Amino acid sequence: MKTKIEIPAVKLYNTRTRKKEEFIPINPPYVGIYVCGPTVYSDPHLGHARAAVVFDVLRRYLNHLGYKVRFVSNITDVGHLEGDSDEGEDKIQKRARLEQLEPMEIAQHYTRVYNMSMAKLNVIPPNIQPHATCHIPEQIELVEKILERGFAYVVNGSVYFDVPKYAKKYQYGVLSGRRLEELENVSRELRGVEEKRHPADFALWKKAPPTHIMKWKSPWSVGFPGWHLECTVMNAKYLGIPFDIHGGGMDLIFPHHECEIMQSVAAWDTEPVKYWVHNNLITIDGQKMSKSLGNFITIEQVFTGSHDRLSKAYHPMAVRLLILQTHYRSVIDFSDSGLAGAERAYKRLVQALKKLNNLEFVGGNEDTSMQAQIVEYIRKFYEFMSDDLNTARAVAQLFELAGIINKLSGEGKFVKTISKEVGDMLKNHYSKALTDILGIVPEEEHVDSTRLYGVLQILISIRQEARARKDFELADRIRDQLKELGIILRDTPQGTEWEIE
RNA sequence: GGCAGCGUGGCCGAGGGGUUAGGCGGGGGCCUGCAAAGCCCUUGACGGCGGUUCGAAUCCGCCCGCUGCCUCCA
Repeated sequence: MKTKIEIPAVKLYNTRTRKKEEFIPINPPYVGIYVCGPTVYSDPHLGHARAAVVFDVLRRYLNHLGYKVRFVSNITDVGHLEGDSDEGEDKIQKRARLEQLEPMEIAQHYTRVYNMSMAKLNVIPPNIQPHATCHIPEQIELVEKILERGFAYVVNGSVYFDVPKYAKKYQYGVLSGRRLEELENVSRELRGVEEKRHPADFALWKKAPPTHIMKWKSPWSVGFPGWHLECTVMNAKYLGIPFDIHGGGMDLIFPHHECEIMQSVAAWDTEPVKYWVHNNLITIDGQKMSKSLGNFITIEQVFTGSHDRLSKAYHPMAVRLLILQTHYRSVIDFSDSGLAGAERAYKRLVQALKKLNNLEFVGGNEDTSMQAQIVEYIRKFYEFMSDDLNTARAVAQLFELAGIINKLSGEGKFVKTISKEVGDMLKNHYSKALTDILGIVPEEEHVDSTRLYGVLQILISIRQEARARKDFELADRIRDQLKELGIILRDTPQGTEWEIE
């Protein structure tokens, strides 16, 4: 029985080339990943959860394969315009005025909420989580550099990127496939459009109106940085140019990531990124979920069940599994029943893990075809993970393994049908695949104290005695009342199991 | 209007010229004092019309329906 798993080369779909490509790091074994983080002016929603989970799994997988990953994900705490505001008011500033708080207080609050939600989803924190407002000098420097190289112009204290000039020397729209002529017909109603020479030009620095609170000194005006600048600055600073993987939602391809490329090329004559990876969006009733449409569900609402569309509170791992049961480049149409299904499925996977940990593989009466299946499902797990991070297919292999584990546990603690070698392999890979790579972890089952744990053991043994003398009234009362407290008892041939809900 | 993409069984979702995706749910059986969990069996799908092919859910064309980007967004 061959128990060595060969892991195929990782392939990723590169938006830049519109093809799946073999992943070859620029400086192996080091890998730099930058993922566009949240704008911290409101509660994070399911869309944030998706991007975070997808790139968390990519990072975990590359780590698992032995790469040394530096994962950078920013906090945008300044500089994005409010879409429905005709004044072009800064999002965070607007929110601050409404709530009578300092802008930084808002940003700090929502940064904390975001990080807490990510922790519940078991997303590993970034190695570096840089804030836009902490990199104003670097952003000013970059604007100067682009001005020096002649790809920007100053108007009334604001600086704009000169797209037509850029397009003469370099190719425009390499990421989005957009053509410059097509953008000329697009009408803009945003303020400041009259300052731009071309509709496709975009701001590198904006002069702040007198009422604006968040503003900094610059050579051109007291103002604030343009909307695409921070990412260029921070990925160059922490990962170097070029770096390996830049991730984010598909809605960022144009204009945000296109502008990042132009800024980087204009400043250093170098495209910043080798592999552009984009996750698809989450829809609700077939419509995109977004802040501006107001149809979003926040992550916390899912965890507490406090939303009209939710019938109950869901376990964070149900959200994580729901996301991973879909390929990252497909749309997820969100539903309550989908979450409910994912939660059941999650329990199935972790129950199998618990059972597996209690089994001992002794061999002696090996079922060779089942052993071959185990090895094959494990092999396929890695094959699908390497094939453009196909977590949907990879998870399907784990369900197959869970079925086998359940079957094996019917043999009792000592399993003869599987050799020690294959059994250990199963233990090792099932657990790693589920918890380390996919990040799906069992519920923490700590009982508050060793005393309570002892009390629980006493109740279970009293109930066993009651069952033995067929006092089912007492046995059921103990089980029902514990259930009300969220402790579930399950009688199995191996004894009574308990689980905290 | 331009660009990109999607339409798969009751629901969610992979796949992508012939060979079981998987999950949730439904039905039947086993186990069990009951319950839960689990096991076995089972149901059933590729938007429509043409074409290519020995063979199409998969390729091509047209049609219908839906979505995203083109304005902040994950």
